[in-house]
Amino acid sequence: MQPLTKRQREILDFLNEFIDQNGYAPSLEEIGRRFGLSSLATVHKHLTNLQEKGFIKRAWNRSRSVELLPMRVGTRAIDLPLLGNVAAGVPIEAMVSTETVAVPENLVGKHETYALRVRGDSMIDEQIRDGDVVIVEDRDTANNGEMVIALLRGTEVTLKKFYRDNGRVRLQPANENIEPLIVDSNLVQIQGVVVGVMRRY
Amino acid sequence: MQPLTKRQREILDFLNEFIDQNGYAPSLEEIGRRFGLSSLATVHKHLTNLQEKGFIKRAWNRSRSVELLPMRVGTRAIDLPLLGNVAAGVPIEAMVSTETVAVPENLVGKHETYALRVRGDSMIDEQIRDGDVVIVEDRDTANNGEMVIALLRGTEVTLKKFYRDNGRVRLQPANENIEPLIVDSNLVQIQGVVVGVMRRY
DNA sequence: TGATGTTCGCCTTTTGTTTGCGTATAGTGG
DNA sequence: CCACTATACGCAAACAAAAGGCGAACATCA
Repeated sequence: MQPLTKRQREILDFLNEFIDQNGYAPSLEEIGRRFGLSSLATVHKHLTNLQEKGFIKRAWNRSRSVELLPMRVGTRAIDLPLLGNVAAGVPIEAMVSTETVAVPENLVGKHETYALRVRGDSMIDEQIRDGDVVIVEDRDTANNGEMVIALLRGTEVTLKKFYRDNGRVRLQPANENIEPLIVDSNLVQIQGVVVGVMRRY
Repeated sequence: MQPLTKRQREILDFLNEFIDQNGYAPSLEEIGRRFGLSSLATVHKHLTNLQEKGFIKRAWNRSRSVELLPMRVGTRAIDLPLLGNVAAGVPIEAMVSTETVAVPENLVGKHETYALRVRGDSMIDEQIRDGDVVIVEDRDTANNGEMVIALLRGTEVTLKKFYRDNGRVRLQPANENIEPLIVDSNLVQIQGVVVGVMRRY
């Protein structure tokens, strides 16, 4: 990205502030007024320069059409479907809206992947709290210690840590107030393995 | 998503408020009345523009059929510089390599933003564990309860929750084994505010 | 039939674009 | 060092198109 002159930097900062504050871009006249410029041509040229340097985008001859381009170059993100909520002990609650979550590429596994929002604090000791989004890789097997989405007896869905104990399966909640669950292998079906967590403040 | 003009923004805001309040969309006449417009054609044109810019959806010739489209917040990801490690009590360890972390756009604030890797378990009670990556917005002020990167006496850098106690500042670690720190405001300098957390398994 | 949405022609205001002209500043080759 | 050039920065005026507005006629749905 090319460097800016002092004036260009000032104008870019103003655009940023204005759009952030009003929800729409300033007109040329408003920009000019802010900087004491009496000619729109001056403003126009500044915007053209900013555009050529890759800081803004404009639609031709459209009112208030300047858009700020993010100055950090992005890698790709992937939109994962937010399939529903999950809490220990209750079935996954299907979502009405087809919401999606943007997830950085490096968090997504090689298999099919989707996202779930965590409800409740059953995994609090694993530093997963209510409201967090977990990224789940769609697999039907898991290794010891991995965090899994497990289906019990065909009805009950839980988020727990997975351990194989000679022939049986132990599902360990990460909350000391909740008892671990030990069942026969054929009663538990792995739906997916948690590969990532995201939280937003 | 294309930018809006002032009028379009006003109307969109009104639609938002109306639908939120009544559960159904306003009629053209109601919109017009709200803005003192005597011609429905004007309102109609506005809605058409909003539709073309991708903010609303309409069923053809249906009463009160405007729907707000969720504005898709960034399917893009942004590469943030991973500036270093941070732990309670020790200075930020500068990274040699210019490593970056891909972060979904909607987790990035409007200000300058960067990422730090958390070392140690000082924030364990806030569900942030060793190895997690925190997304930090570069600000020099914080609100009560926000998690901040704070610089103490110009040397020591910590990750703690921030509280203002009449003239003094309390930095609260989220680990019951670590004591809170209460100091004069002028001894502590906010470096940034944590806006997100990411973990990878 | 009444409420509501759509379309048309026409107008004014707002806004962006372009051209022409001028100054200051920084770098370049002679 | 000087002329030469490129670029940033500025002004004014003319122009063009979009945005915003009107009223009336028309279409559609319930």
